[in-house]
Amino acid sequence: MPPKRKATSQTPSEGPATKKTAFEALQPSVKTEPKTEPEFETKIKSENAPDYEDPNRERLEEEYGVIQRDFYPAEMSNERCAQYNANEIPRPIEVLTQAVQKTAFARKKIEVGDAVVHWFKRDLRTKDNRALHLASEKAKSKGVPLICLFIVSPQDYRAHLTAAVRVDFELRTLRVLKDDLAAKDIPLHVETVEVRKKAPGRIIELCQSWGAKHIFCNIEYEVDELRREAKMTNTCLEKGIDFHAVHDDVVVPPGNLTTGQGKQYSVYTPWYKAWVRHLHENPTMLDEFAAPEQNPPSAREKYADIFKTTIPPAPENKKLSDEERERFKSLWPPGEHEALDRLNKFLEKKINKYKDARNIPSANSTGVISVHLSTGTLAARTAIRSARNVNTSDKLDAGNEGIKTWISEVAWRDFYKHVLAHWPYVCMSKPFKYEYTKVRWEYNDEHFARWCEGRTGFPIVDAAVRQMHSMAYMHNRCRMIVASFLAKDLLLDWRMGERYFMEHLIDGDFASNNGGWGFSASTGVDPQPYFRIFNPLLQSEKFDEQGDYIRKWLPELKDIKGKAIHDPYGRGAGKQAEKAGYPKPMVDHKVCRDRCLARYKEGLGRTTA
DNA sequence: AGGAACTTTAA
DNA sequence: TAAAGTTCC
Repeated sequence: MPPKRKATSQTPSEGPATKKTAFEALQPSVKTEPKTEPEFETKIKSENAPDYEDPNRERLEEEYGVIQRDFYPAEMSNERCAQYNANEIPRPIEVLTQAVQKTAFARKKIEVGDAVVHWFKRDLRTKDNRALHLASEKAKSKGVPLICLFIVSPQDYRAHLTAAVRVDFELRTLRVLKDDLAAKDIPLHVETVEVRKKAPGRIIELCQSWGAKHIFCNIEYEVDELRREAKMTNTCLEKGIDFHAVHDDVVVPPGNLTTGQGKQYSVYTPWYKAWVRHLHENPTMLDEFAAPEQNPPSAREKYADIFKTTIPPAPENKKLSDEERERFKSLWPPGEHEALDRLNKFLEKKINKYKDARNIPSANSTGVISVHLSTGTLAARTAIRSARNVNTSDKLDAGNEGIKTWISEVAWRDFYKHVLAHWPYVCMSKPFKYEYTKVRWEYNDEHFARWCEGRTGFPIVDAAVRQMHSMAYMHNRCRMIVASFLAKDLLLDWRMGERYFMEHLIDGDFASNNGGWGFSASTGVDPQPYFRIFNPLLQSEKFDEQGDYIRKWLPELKDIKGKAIHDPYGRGAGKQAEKAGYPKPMVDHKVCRDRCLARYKEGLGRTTA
């Protein structure tokens, strides 16, 4: 699966591997007498690494798709990042909050119309859904029907790099949701709006056609979405409609947790302590929101045409092949019932061993509910509450070690959403540490292609990428390993990897994905200092000791015995690997490590992290 | 949510 | 001499 490139201009590639000569030329003084003579398939040198001032940099960022100029024309500058941090530019979340507050009085006076609308976005469930619950309550208060709505916007999928497999999962989930709602005589209207900016207008039109005066929805924390909801709050009010956007996606809403100085936390551990304390002080925040109630029977007739419609197939730009559709259908059953089943089975059978086993990718020891959290077939609140309820303590940071650990992992999701809300420029192709924009990243087609294809010659890296291609999923430990390899070993622009993950993972979520890549590239919050560079071989030996994971995803290496599995060419199984068509390591980790340290230092203009 | 180099300690 | 601990990157 080669990377997609936008532009036609090609950078000169290195051509076929020059092996020994290249290695020797670069390392004339290395004299450690390796037992097996190292051979590497590509040279490590800077081909295409423009500095911050280089006019080529912007061109490359566009060409490699880390900035989508067609959707986001204005460049986000370091100066503007600094202005956000100095509170000189209002954050989108603040703009929305203000719009909500300013309109609150006027909206409260709006009488219930002929129906109440809930707009589904990333909350594709009926249970424990705050906005849906509020919509149902509002409808009940006047005995009018609840109508649900979902907008498919192919252009939005393009702008947000949504994976086709993720779109497929959403559409399959909508079929489950439609049936569940229909059982309560609640219609679900699904409509395709090609141009994303036209979606709000169309939603308002639909509401007017139904005589509805209330639209409920749950807030999404990306910049486009926050700005859209802020605007909708005002536009709707002008038309006599109460647009009601509420916090639900996170367990604790962003902004609730601040340091002693009233600042946003940017380091996980103190943030987590505050998060736990906040939930202990406000235990009702974990309470479940009841599913919507039965509609009046008249709704069946009144909205007969909506009940008759079916969920559309995937839009042209997000179609899977037949083979993929079948594979993913059996791997990832859709809907909230599946989500709850998975959660409960995990809590019953696996969570006790989670602490020790969670980092072993072959152990099948994690919950694998990420796709449900990201599409909202499962609320993070439901996950945390359920784990608490099976714990020996009602405290989130006490009792069973496995449960404690798992809760703190789910909390990372909240953390990264808080980060996104407070530092919105991470959503505008800037790293949290925006001064890292000055690090010179490589843009090397051959290297990127080999990473994307899982042919780097580092078995643990390749196994992980192949898992992603096969399952549209990757174990978290492996995500860190492959991300570190792209950012630190290959020194490729980490945003290329971020994008590739979004385009291939079924659970792709902007905040978590961006946060994870920022972590691995050391450009994000809670930074590991940039000199923390994963050694792929050590990671492999530590977390896939017997090589089970590697053998599973790299079947060509399945007959390689013992420790050679981690490094066939370096451990005497080179002939076997070569025969099986498995490539030599594309680079020398030690050389890469040194280059990485030098490049980060150069970019930051200093010698410490 | 590391690793390499170096130092100390136990066998 | 190897494992365990420490420090620095």
